Amino acid sequence: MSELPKISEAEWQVMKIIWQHTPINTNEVIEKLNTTTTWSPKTIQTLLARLVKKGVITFKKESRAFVYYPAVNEHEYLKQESDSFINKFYGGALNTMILNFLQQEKLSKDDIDELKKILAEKDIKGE
Amino acid sequence: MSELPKISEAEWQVMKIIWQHTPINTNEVIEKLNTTTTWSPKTIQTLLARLVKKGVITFKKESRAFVYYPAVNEHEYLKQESDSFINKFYGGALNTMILNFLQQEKLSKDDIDELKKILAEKDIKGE
DNA sequence: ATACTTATATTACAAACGTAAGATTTTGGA
DNA sequence: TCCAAAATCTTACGTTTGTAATATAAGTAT
Repeated sequence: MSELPKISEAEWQVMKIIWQHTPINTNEVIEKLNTTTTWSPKTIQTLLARLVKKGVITFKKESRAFVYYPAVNEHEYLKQESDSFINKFYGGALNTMILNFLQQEKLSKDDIDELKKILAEKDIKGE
Repeated sequence: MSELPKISEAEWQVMKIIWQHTPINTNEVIEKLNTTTTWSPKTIQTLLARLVKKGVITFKKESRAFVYYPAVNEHEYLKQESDSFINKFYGGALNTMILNFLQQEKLSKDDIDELKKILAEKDIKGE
């Protein structure tokens, strides 16, 4: 339950790939990221190295190449980040955030309908 | 409608004070932040200067002292930060986030009820 | 065995950030 | 008017981040 190391914006992109596709080697990570970023392979290798150093991924040598594994849990990370985000920007209240979204016209009719459905279902299960 | 400059973690703390208490002078900012941080007055002055440089606050000389005003809208900023947060962690979908929160039992019955009310009201106004 | 290819390791470098200290300019009071 | 206090302005310095380039080591094909 100790503190999870901070993962930067760019590093997070890499983490997502690793969580999704582990075990995955350097070239595969590079390949996946090529569809969503314009980063050079060198940059991606740097990011991988930094994630290893931060202790959030590990690797095994597969002959010459490295194969990576996450060392931290994605959901745990999401929870921590979400909590700290909502705290920082909305004083800890998710509802305040949603209100702001509604006021800023960030939600479509469909979004709202879906949200209602989600909440309604929760209600049933919540009983 | 152009891009709002990035406000760092520490700077955001200062912005919150300014939004809440504008017009407010340096010493008052320092005083308020003393209750929530351990930053030295010098640090806070640096942060204020950076915010001015970024163009997110302005100031007027009130005799010897500076009095600050926000130059950007808080709600707009919240929206930008929220967008980038949701993008980074939830693939851009607020509903995914809320689902996650529900699954993590992060929302109380009251929260949910309030949310429903918020959504229902929006519906009416949305017409 | 040796050169070529390809992976990893080392080094780089500027901008942003956290966190101030020191220098300088005002100004209110003696 | 001159000084001490207070405010702003200038400078600092280590870390993190984005974004790689260069150097080295290790398989691979000949």
